[in-house]
Amino acid sequence: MEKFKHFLQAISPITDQEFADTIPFFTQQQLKKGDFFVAQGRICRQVAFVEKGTLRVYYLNAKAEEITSCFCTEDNMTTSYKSFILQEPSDLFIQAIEDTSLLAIEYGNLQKLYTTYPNWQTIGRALVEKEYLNMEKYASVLNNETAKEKYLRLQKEQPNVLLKAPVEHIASYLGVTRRTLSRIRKEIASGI
Amino acid sequence: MEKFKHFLQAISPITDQEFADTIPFFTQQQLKKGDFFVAQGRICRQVAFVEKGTLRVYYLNAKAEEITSCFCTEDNMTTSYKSFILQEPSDLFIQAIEDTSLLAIEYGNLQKLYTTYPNWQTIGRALVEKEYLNMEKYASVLNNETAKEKYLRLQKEQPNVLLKAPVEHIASYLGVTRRTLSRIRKEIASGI
DNA sequence: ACCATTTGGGGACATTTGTCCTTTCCGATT
DNA sequence: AATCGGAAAGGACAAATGTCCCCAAATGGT
Repeated sequence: MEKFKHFLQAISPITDQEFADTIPFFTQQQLKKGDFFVAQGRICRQVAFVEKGTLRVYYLNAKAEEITSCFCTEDNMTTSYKSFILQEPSDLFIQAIEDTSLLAIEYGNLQKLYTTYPNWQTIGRALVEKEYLNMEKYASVLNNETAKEKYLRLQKEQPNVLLKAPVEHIASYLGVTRRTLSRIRKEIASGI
Repeated sequence: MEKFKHFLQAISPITDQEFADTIPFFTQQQLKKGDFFVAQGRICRQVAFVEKGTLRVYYLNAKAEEITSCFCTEDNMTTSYKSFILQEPSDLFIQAIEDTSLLAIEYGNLQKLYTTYPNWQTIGRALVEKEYLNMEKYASVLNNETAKEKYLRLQKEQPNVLLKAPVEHIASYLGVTRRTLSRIRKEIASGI
C-alpha cells in the first residue's frame, strides 16, 4: 500500500484522507508464474499497480509469432491500455513471468473515483500523461537505438528480466531474431 | 471553428455554450511554409489544433541527422507533448511544410479551462487518452511494418505528404536511407 | 532562356541480419 | 554417474540494407 501511495504522490499530490478513501476501490491480486492478467480477445476490465513481480506484454504478429512489447516490473501501472480505455477486446496478452502481486481497480470503479473525488480528475489525467510519456519514450527507443543498445539498456534497467525470460522473448523485445541476439551477446562478452 | 467543434465532439460531448465559453481561450495563428511552431531547446507553451496545412515533427539523432517522427495534418492536435506537459525544453522541432493555420491555446489557459469548467477535466483526459492511443499505434507500426508497408500507408493516409516533403524527410520517417526509399519506390512502380 | 544548384534515381560493393541447420551446454531423471 | 531433452550458441549461406558514389532531371534566380 505504501508503495502505491508513494507512486501516486510522485505523479500528483494526494492527501492521506483521499488515499484512504481511494484504497477500498482497489483489490489485491496474486498471479502465479504463467497466469494471465489479460488475454487477447478479452476486454481488459482492470488497470493495476504492480507491487511485486514481473509481467510480459506480448501480441501475435501477422505470422502468428509472439512479439514481446514490454516487460512490466515493480512500481509501474499495467493494463492493455487500448482495451481498457475503449473497453474493447485486447490485442495484447499480459502474462506473469514470475509470481506477481497487483493492486487492481475495475473500469467502473475508476469512473466512480473520477466523478466522486474531484482530485481524481487531476490524478487520472496525470496518470494518462505519464503513460503517454512512457509510450513516447518507447517509440523513441524503437526509432533510435540498435538492438545492442536496447539489450544493454534492458540489462541496466531491468536486469531481472534477462534472468527470468527465455531468449525468444528477449529477442522479439529487441526486434531481432534469436540468431542476432546470440551475436549481440557474443559481442558484449568479448567487450566490443 | 466548426471543424474544431466537431473534433472535440468526437472525443467527448461538449455543449454549444461550453464551446462558446472555450473559444476565447484559443488564438488563431498562421504559419508560412518553413516557419516553426516550436524549436528544439525551447519550451513549448502551446498546444494547437491544425485547421489547415501540414507540419513536420523531427529531431536530431546522435549523429545530428534530422529524423522525422511524424507528419501532422489537418484535423489533428499538435504540440511537443513532452515539452508541453512538463514545461521543459523541447527535443523536437515542429515546422510547417506548407502554409498552415492553427487554433492554439497557452499552457496557463488550458489549466484555467480545467479548473473553471468541470467538463474540461473530462475533455482534457480524453484528449490525452486519444494522443496515447495515437502514440501506441505509432509504436505498433514501428514494430510491425516494413518500410515499404509504411510507405504505402503514408500514400494512402496522407498522400499530400508525398508531394510536399523531400525524399530525405520521407526516408527518415520510414526509418531507412534515401537509397532504400529509392528501391522501395522502384518496387512499387514495377508492381512487386 | 540559361545556367547554377538542388533533388531524386540508381550502380557497385561492404556490412548487417535473417534463415536453416548443427553443435554445445545444462538441468532433470533414473 | 549416465543419459536424455530442451534451450542457447553458432556455422554457412542468402537476402536486405547501408555507404559512397555518379548522373540525369527538375527547380530557381537573373
